[in-house]
Amino acid sequence: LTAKGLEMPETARANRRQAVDELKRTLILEAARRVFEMHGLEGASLRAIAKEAGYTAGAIYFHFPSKEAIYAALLTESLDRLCAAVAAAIAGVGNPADRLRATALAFFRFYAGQPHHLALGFYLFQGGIKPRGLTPDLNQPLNAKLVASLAPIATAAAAMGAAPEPARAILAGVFAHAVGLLLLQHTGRIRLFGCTAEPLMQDYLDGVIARLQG
Amino acid sequence: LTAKGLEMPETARANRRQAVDELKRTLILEAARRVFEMHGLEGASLRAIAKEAGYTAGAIYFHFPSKEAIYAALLTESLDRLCAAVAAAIAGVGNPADRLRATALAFFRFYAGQPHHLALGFYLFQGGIKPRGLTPDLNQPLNAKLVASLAPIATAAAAMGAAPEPARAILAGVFAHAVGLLLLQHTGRIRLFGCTAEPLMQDYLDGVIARLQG
Amino acid sequence: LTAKGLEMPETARANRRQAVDELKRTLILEAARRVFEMHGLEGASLRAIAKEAGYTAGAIYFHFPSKEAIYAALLTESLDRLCAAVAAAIAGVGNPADRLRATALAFFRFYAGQPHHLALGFYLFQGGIKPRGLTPDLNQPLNAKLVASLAPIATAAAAMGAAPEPARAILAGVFAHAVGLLLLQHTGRIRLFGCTAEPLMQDYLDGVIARLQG
Amino acid sequence: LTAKGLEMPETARANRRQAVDELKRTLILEAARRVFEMHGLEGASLRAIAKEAGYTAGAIYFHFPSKEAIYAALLTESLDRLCAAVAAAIAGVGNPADRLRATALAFFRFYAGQPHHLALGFYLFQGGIKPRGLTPDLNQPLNAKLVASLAPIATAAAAMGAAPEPARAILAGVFAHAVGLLLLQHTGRIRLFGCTAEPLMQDYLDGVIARLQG
DNA sequence: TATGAATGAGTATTCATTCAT
DNA sequence: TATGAATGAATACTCATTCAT
Repeated sequence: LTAKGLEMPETARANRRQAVDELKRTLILEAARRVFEMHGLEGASLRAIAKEAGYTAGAIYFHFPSKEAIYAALLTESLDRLCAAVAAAIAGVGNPADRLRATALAFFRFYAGQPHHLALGFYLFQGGIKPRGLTPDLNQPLNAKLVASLAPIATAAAAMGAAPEPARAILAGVFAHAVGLLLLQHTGRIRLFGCTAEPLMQDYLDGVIARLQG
Repeated sequence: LTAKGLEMPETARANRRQAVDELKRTLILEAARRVFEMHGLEGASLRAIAKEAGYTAGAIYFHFPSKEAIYAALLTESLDRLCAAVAAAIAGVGNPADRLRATALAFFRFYAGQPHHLALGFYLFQGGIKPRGLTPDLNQPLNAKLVASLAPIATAAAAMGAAPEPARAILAGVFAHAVGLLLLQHTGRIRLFGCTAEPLMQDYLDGVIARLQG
Repeated sequence: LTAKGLEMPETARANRRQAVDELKRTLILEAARRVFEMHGLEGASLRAIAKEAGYTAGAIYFHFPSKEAIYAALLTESLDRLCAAVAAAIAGVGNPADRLRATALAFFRFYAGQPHHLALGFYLFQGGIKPRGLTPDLNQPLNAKLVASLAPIATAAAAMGAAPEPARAILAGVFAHAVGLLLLQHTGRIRLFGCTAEPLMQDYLDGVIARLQG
Repeated sequence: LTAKGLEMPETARANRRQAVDELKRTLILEAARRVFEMHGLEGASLRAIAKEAGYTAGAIYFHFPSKEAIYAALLTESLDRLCAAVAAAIAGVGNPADRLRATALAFFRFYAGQPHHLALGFYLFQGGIKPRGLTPDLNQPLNAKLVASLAPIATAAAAMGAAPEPARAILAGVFAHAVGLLLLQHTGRIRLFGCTAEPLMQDYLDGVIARLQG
């Protein structure tokens, strides 16, 4: 076992170790997501997650410092997927109005079609993550991701002639409207009004775009 | 202590007892509300509520049959206050457009100014997802109250010429927008967009009303 | 309100009060018996008994000093009924062998046909009544009643020529056999042996009587 | 620490772990038995058992899935010992009459000398009444063990010429008589009759055997 | 790394009993 | 006598977390 013939062995080993680590973390997160989907927020105990991942509860602590950290990681990943979904939706869309609509709809549909991501988001919003888990250190990048996912809306609005402040107001309004409709749909209460969510979202976007254009 | 005063002593005693009972129930509910605000959904255990109210855990059961019954009472009262707030806001407002706006703003402000009612409302919404104790028997009247509080919006829209279905869509849109903005405000995330919630709500209502009138 | 015309008013009032008292005690005991039968030993909480009797839990304590005292009273009454049943069965039966059989069968059938009396008896036997409830003061008369109910067996055996000690042994044997069979029947385990209880009891008595006569 | 000793280290460790686990289970069961004896059925709470075993209540759940599982294990073991005791008693006993007597006496003495097993057995019998956790899945093998322990009686009776049905009746009778006497002895009430239990059992068996032979 | 035992605090609810009214 | 509120201890069971191995 000479140094010869072994190109950067320590680094290689470290890399491999890191890769394995990453993989295991991912497996645990996927298990968590499954438990989350199947049994909801309350049923997602550390033990349940560990079991689903094929681990003992104690073993989880080698990969995550706490239960809340798992939620945080889940949420981070969720928002990354959201960003990716939006990016994919507006790739190649040149017209600003179309970009605005595409962004908003991608956001809406991402959550409408994947209720567990929505639940995760609301969990964050309602302060479900305890102080120890949701430090400002974590909170800020999460917020940044959220804003980034919808940023094309402001950009598009600006491209359509809106000043910076109104552009941000448009962004906030779209976000609020989408969130409100998603909540209504997710809880089944939209039935109370005899509507479905997506057409209402489309209507709202029609109005926003019309005003920008008119 | 005239003979007159002694005329119905039993009834008087019963009344007093009933009043005391009512008071104690109220004290417990207020304690529950405080715990709810301070420690959130999960932290609002029966023990915590009892302690906050100055009671033993077991003593609560003389006033409420279960923990969920406390939540239910809290929610019911909250929605009753919401209805009252809306009713007060539109009393004497004759013009349909004004009634629409007044209703929506009363709803918005009720929750914007009283975050604990908002938290309670979201609990209902999440309870809707996983009805853990929130039985349909209870859920339905709560939904009815919620819808009733906003009904004047649909009525006003109809008075302004909207057909029944669009009128309900307007109702749903207003509700969704308000809820979305409230969530943004409640979680402090509206700052991310450099906006404040109420002007955005006003803007939205302007648009709704303009479209109805135009 | 002179003393005249009111013959022994204090005594009369006391009598009436005592009678009312006795009646209420009886009503409570009957309620207890019903609860006992319906919900079994474990389900027979003081509250349940009180409710069944139309009382509040606290009110019971004016009539019985403790929950165990109710069980004790129930058991006392149960044994009184047992004695009465046996007495009725052997009334007018002159032949000693017939008296022996009649006594044993009356005992057996009393419990076979009224499982709750059996459960009550076993509860006593297994020490279900706590020290505070089953004092020697109480235990002794209960034992005495039990022995008394079966005493005609020993008497009959003596009349058939058995010495005192063997007569008591016969008594004990009959009691043990009956109890064993009743337990088997009550728990449904007699099915395991493909038998029914009463014929086995008859067989046993046949043997006992044959030996006494032979 | 020879190489040989290291040959199967994992297996060795697993074995040791399993042995330790078994031991701990046994310690808990013994604690349970002690609590059971001292405080009776109702007093044998999980907490009490855990405390007696030197554990926290929650720790028990690493060794038994529920309280009832502890009872079940206790009962199973008790009946296994009973079977073993009977088997030992009749080993090498060839004569049918002797085998019958040996079986019955072994059964009788097993319980007469170990009152806690008796209490356990009665729990089974009462559990049979109200199957609170004693599921049929469990109940059946327990019944089977019980029957198996006494089966040599029926076999012996058959060998002595009894038809199948009478043989089972003899089995049932012996069981009932033994149980009745054990109950009398266990509760001290046999003194009321001025007898001791075992001679009465012997007498009964004398009669049974005599009748089979006569 | 991973296990599995252990802890200690926690869950909602029930209970017999007491006591002011 | 009776009520109804109150207590304090009890119930089985779950949880996130720690730690020796």
